[in-house]
Amino acid sequence: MARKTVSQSVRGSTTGRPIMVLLDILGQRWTLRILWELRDAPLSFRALRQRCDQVSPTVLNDRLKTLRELDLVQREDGTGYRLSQAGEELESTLLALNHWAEKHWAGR
Amino acid sequence: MARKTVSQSVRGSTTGRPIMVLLDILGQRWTLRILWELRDAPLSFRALRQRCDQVSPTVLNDRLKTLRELDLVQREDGTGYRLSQAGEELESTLLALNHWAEKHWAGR
DNA sequence: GAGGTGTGCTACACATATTGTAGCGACCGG
DNA sequence: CCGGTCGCTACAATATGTGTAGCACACCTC
Repeated sequence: MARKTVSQSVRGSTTGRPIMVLLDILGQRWTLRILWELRDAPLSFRALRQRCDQVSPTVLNDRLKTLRELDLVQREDGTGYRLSQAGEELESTLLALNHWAEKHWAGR
Repeated sequence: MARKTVSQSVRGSTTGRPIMVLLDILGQRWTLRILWELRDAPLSFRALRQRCDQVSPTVLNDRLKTLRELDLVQREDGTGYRLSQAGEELESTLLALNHWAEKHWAGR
C-alpha cells in the first residue's frame, strides 16, 4: 500500500510538495465528502457510510485509514470518527468551498 | 455521459446541493490538480498535461470538458486553457489549501 | 508543395480503483 | 442464548484511469 506519510509517494506523485500530496488524496473519490460529513459532529462508521450515499465499506475504511495516518481524523471509542484539530482547520477551507458553490451555482 | 450542469446528476449524487456536486467533481482524479496548475497562467493542453505528471490526454480532455461545462475554465485560441472568473474565485480556496498544507506538513 | 513543427484531441488495449453484497467476530441488553 | 448493534473484511463485477500511438489541422521554412 502507498499513501502513508506526506513525504512518501501517494499514487505516484513524488514531488514532495505537500500540496501535491493533498491534492492527490483529496482527489480520491469520497475523501472530500467524508471530511465534509464530519464537519459538525463525530459519526460512527455506519452513520458515516449512510451519509455518504452508502459508500462501500471497503472504500470508506480505506479512506479513513488514510485520513487517520495523515492525522486529519481520529477515532474515539464510543463516539466514532471525528476531525482532528488539523482536520478542523482544513474543514474551514471546505466551508469556503461550500460558500463558493452556493453563491456561484445559486440558480442552476 | 453524466456530469454536465449542477442540477444534473454527477456520478450518482443527486441531492441537488451544489456542494455535493462540487465535492464529487473535485473528487475525480486530476481535477484539483488541473485547477491548481492553472493558478497563475493559462496553459496549452500539452503544457498542462506536462505539468500534471503526463496525465493521459483522455482524462485531461474529459476533465477540461467538465470544467468548461461548469464554467470554471475557458479556452482561448492562442493562449490555451485559463481559469474563468468563477474559477479564479474557487482558486483562492485552493490557495488556502496550499497554505494549510505547507503549514501543517512543514516537517514531514 | 514537401517537410518540419506545433497544436488539440481521439482510439483502444491494459491496469487500477470503486462498487455492492455478504458476512465475520466482538460487544451489549434482555 | 438471542437479537440487536458495532467496525470492518472478502471478493467478484464494474467503472474509471493509464499509456501509447496517431490523426487532422495550422503555421512555418525552404
